Amino acid sequence: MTEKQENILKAALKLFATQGYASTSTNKVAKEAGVSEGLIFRHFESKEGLLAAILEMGHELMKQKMAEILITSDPKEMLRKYMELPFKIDQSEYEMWRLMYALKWQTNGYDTTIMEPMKLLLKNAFEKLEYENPDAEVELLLMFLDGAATSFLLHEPNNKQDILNSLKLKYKL
Amino acid sequence: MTEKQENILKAALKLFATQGYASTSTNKVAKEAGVSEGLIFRHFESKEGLLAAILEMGHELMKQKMAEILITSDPKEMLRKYMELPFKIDQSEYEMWRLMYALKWQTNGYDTTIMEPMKLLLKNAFEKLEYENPDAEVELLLMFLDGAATSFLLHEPNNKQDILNSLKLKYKL
Amino acid sequence: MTEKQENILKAALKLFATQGYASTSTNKVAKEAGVSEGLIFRHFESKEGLLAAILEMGHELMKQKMAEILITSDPKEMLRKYMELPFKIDQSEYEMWRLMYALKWQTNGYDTTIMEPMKLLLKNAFEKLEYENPDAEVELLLMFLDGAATSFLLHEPNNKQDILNSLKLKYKL
Amino acid sequence: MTEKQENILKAALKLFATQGYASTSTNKVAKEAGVSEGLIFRHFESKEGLLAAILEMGHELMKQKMAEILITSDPKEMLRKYMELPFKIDQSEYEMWRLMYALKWQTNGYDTTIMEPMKLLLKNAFEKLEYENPDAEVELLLMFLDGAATSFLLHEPNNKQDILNSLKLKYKL
DNA sequence: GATGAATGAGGATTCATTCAT
DNA sequence: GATGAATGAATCCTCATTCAT
Repeated sequence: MTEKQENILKAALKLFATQGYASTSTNKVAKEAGVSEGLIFRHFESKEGLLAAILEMGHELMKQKMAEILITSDPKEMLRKYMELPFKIDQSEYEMWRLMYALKWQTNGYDTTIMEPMKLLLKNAFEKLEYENPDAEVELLLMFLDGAATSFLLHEPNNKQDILNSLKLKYKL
Repeated sequence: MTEKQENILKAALKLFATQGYASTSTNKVAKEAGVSEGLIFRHFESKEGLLAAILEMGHELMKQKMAEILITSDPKEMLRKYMELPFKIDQSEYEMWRLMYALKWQTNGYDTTIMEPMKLLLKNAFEKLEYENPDAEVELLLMFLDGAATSFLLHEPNNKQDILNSLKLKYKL
Repeated sequence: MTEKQENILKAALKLFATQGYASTSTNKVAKEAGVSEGLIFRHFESKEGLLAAILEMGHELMKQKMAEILITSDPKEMLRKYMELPFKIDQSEYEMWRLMYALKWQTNGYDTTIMEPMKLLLKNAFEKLEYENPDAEVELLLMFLDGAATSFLLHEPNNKQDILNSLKLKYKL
Repeated sequence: MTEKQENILKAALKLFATQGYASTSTNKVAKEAGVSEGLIFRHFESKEGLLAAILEMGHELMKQKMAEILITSDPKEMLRKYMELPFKIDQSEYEMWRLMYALKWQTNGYDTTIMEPMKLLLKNAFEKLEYENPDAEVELLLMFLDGAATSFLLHEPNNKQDILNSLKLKYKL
């Protein structure tokens, strides 16, 4: 991966995340990256190819986050770690998450299979904790966290810690 | 409002909701509406004007939903009603909600002020129920409902009822 | 001629004169005239028809100016009167002259035949005054006056009177 | 400057000069130049930018004409040279002059500052020749030359030489 | 690897004009 | 006489993509 290639990816991530994929022209990306427009196509074949390359990185990021949770065996500890995820999105990952969440609303934007293994682990945790309806609990938790991520990516409230505490209370953590 | 004007609004709502605002050309809208492209601009001035007209309807819808909750005085009853909102999105409103949620991710997409009165009411309800941190509780609930709406608008799970029950349990409703 | 018809003519004259015929849409004319766009076509058939109606008025104006000179028999007096024409363009005629001069540059913009009788009279005057080459003198004088009109219509200098005097001197008037 | 770029400039000059700027579509220019329409915008940014590029060349032409007069010190010689300008407009410059004169009638069409140095020189010449009102004489001469240029650009009379002689006589040249 | 010229299809928008009322 | 809805062609301009260098 050459330097210019990285510049293109960074520029595209930034612009796709802030202005949207459809509204970002390859021309804009090239200018932001300080690169000729043709080079984008040499490296990534098409605008879609460029997006795919970025999403590839995004999926790596997701897998890495999950891996950190996977190693936990204690169910309470696992839930706790999982809940904390959206509350500590790092500045450096911000654009990537924003892009991935925005793309959910695009047709073909979101690959649901990537979350399946995580769902299984969570279900297992809820079962160990003897929740009545583990499947529903998994869905509910995912919704909470999607809502939290959405909120933080869009307006960044000032009482994150309080919110996290309120959430943990509901799960007696 | 002539019939063709309504056709344009319907067609635009459908296409904006499913394909995205930026990816939907006015040409597509005109064809879907069975109308000349020029007519869109005569009635709505610009593509943005067309979107604004649709969102105006969306805000009406939101206000109406809130009004239904506003009349409730019992705090538990209010929370219950509020929570149920995303669980009973009607087929006829589906596209409108999808559009509004998708637009949140667009710059200038979302007007936060519209939720402020609702927040005040919820805070009051949590205070009456003697929750420790009402502000955080409001944010948390809003987040959850955003997550729920997102989930239902994007994949429509089959165990909605179980999820709602699990949620109510957490608030002892 | 109804009032609305006059409004249309006035509005069109103003806009054609200031913004150019091609750059003025019938929509703009209708708005300026406070009239529906369709009415323009009912009365004048087409945008070109509207222009023709205005130019008709312009030709009347020209003929009237010429008639004032025609009645003069003394050649010096005639030249003097003729020279003074562009120096005393009235505010009320300003737009009309501007339009007619601007249209010269448009293809088919200018009807040269309208000046022919005037040319004959001027030639006759120069002959009586025993100028060596009356034909050339006519052309020269017309150029002077076209140049003067152009100048006054475009920037209105402050020393008009001096300029007129200098001009008269050259013809010993 | 590539060959296609020059083709665009030539085509645009021709069409703008003959049909007018507003009435010439970029589509027509592209076809006349044998070029894709998009290329116009890649090279000149906008239709206005294309016009500006052409006018830039026009201003060069004007400056060059003036420079030829500037080197003359004898006042009579200078006036003579200046007067002859419109009488010897070269075929190759014809379109450019036509365009520049036509644009005077457009808003923002004409930059008057470009003539200021020339005016100063002419005033100086008239002063040396002890004309009574040099300022007025300058204006008068400019007007005449504008009128002459207009005439030659629009109908090209056949007795140019006679006209020039008549003019010189009036200035005792 | 990298550029910049070049393209053709499609973008939103404006235009003169028609027609039912 | 007068309106305003409606149209389809044309407007300027942008787009993703290709290609010679």
